[in-house]
Amino acid sequence: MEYFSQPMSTEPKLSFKQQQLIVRENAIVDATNQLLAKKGFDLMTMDEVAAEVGIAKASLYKHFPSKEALAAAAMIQLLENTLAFVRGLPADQAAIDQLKSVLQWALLTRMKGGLPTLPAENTSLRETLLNNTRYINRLMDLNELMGELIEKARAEGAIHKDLPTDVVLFTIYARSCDPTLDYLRMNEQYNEEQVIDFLITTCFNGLH
Amino acid sequence: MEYFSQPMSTEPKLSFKQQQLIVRENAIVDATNQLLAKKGFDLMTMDEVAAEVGIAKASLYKHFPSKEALAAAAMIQLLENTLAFVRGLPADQAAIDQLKSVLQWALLTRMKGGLPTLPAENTSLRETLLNNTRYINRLMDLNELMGELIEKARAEGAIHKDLPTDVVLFTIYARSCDPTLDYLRMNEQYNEEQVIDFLITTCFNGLH
DNA sequence: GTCTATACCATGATAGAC
DNA sequence: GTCTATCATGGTATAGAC
Repeated sequence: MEYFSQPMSTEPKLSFKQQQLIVRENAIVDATNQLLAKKGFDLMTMDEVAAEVGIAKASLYKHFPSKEALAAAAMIQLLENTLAFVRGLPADQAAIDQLKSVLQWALLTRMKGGLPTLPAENTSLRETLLNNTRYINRLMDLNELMGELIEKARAEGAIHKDLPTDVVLFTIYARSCDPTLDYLRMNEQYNEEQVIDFLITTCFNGLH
Repeated sequence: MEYFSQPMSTEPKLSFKQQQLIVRENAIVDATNQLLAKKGFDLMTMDEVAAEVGIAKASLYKHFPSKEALAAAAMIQLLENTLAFVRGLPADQAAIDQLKSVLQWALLTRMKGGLPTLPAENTSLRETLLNNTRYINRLMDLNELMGELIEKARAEGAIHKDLPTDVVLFTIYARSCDPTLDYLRMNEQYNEEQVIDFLITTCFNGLH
């Protein structure tokens, strides 16, 4: 199954053991992503991850050498999912609508419990991520793609010319982990769609 | 000195010991506020607070029964400072400009290292705060004052009529702990004034 | 009320059997 | 590679002398 789903692989022949290992590691990363989104890096414990996956804590350390490395793997997976979404956007759409789609997708993902709020923390995780070339490469790819969209949207008159590209970029990123979403959800006065609409509207009106 | 600065007190006569105690507790709360802003509740340790104040850790527990209670005291002080600022706003100013002043003040305070980023965490601190009547009362006072300003600004045409008051309120609150500030500061491409201007502009344009 | 010293516990990480 | 059992660290909170 893994074989047929990856026909482009140069080494398609994976033993049953290897396949099992991949499945297990995916399960670990998924559980990590959920817990990371729910509690953040510091409050997430390795015991919880192990319990969620259903394995012993020591087994985690056979797959990932440290808590930071595990979280980094989860963050990389998240980045790759984001990249896949951005690359799959319809090219004939207006750039500003593509940007809105990205934010909408991020907010929906977060509501489903799959997007860790990563502020600019001074934690050990940050250092690990900055030293991870794979993470940095993915991040630079994403920044480049988003930067192109932003400049196209500005050329189309949808973004104010006085706002630098990086300011717009950071603003959109920050909106994806905006605590306003949690506040409004706690209120229970608006449904999920309305909450997302409020966030997208106030964000992009502010950039226009 | 404490005596003369509080002439309205019903029990003005404070012994030297009592004055000293107040000064000490203020120092503790100030140090807590700084560390809270710098590292957040979870990463802040009681050892650090004690070291910053210059007393033994055990002495902290003579003043505050727990880490949560200490943080709550700091949060209350912050709320009271905010209330004092809002109450001191020039009443003849347009409501929208008063709101902008509040956000500007909050962002300046945060840049000086005095405003803890308090997301809607699932931590023990949240429960403590919700059970603290003094905190809750101050928070309700602030919400009411800000709510009045928002409705006045809407009546004056500065805020979009389709945006509910609580959505506007949460959006402004969220902007005061926006990670965009940290990102742009790390860039070092813009000075502090420019960064604050970007945040205020994009925020209130989005609400218009 | 402040100090030194310590109890107690949660958690990240590891050893060693299977 | 997975498990049980354990270590080491660091952090909250407290005891007891002064």
